Amino acid sequence: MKTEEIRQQFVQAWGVLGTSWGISRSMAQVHALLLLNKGEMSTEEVMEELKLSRGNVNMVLRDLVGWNLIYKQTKPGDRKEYFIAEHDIWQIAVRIITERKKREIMPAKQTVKTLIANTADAKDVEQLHIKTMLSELNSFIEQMDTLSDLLLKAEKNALLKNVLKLMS
Amino acid sequence: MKTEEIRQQFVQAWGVLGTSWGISRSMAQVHALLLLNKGEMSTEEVMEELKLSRGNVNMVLRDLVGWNLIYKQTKPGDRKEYFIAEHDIWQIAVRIITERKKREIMPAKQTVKTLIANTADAKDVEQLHIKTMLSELNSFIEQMDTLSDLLLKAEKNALLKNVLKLMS
DNA sequence: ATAAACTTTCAAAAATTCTTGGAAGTTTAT
DNA sequence: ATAAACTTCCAAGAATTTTTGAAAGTTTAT
Repeated sequence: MKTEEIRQQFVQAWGVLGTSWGISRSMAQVHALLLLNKGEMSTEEVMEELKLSRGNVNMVLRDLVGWNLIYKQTKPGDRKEYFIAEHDIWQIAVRIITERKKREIMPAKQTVKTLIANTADAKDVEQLHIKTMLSELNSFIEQMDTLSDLLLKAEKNALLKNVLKLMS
Repeated sequence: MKTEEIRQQFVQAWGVLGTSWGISRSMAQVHALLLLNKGEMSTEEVMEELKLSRGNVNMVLRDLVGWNLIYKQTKPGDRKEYFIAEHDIWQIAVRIITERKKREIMPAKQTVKTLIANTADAKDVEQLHIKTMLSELNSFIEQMDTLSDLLLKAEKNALLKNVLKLMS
């Protein structure tokens, strides 16, 4: 199979997957493209290869830099900005887990905390049930939070080996 | 604070959170409402309380039943269908992890597998790099897959206690 | 067989999210 | 100070996802 075909396939497929991960199609595509490229690319090159608008590519590259999934680079004697992907898969995982924690866990934590404060003085049966649910929800969220922290702290190779040993 | 207020607050807040979890606002709201209710509710009651259309509530309840997050119930001498939530937080977690695995991990696994097959005969440097990335991606996905299976198998209390002990 | 009580379907409307493309803003070189 | 080379912003348009509501479909009782 031709390199160009494979690259195209991967980028398209990754774009589709991205959408079921809550990542916009173009962000996933751009990330995939940079992942496949050992070297760096300019905005221009990304636009060209993926047929996306300048604004979109600019925004998406900015987001990816924000997620620490790609880095900005400059070349001496060239004032364009170039972008290169983080290629270490474990690092990529760390960045994604960090983002998901920020987007999914922290807000839930905050919400439940507030609601718990509001049920502090529960009296009737119904309120007590709500209080129970909230407190269980809270402890579950805490567990997920702890788990994601552990994943983040765990060493690349140690992680699964250990978890496996422990639980199997 | 009044029960009604708290309930309303929770339902609304959960709806908002849901959207950043890839769950539609109304699905999250309906689930929240049933979670707060110790007993069962009819479609009608849900519609009334959340001001959602019949079709929407019907569809969302069907999905929630599909996720095993709520159960259908019948009452003797009444032909309406009633719905009651699974209240065990660990069970809820199991169901959600199962769904996410289905939606996020399995398709990625499949995609990467196909792409790897297409790069089997890689020759030049570029293709070899692509091959490397794919194989790392693959092993990462496998790890996540294993991890989610472990989470699913782990006993409610054993889980985090053990992981914590191991990794801290 | 019919009507009443419910449930499901589905096409259209609404809401949300993503993308575009041109205008405005920056930075650098001269 | 100006022009060239880039980057960023943002309002409008496109695409996607969610929700509605009314009509069609089922089931049960009589």
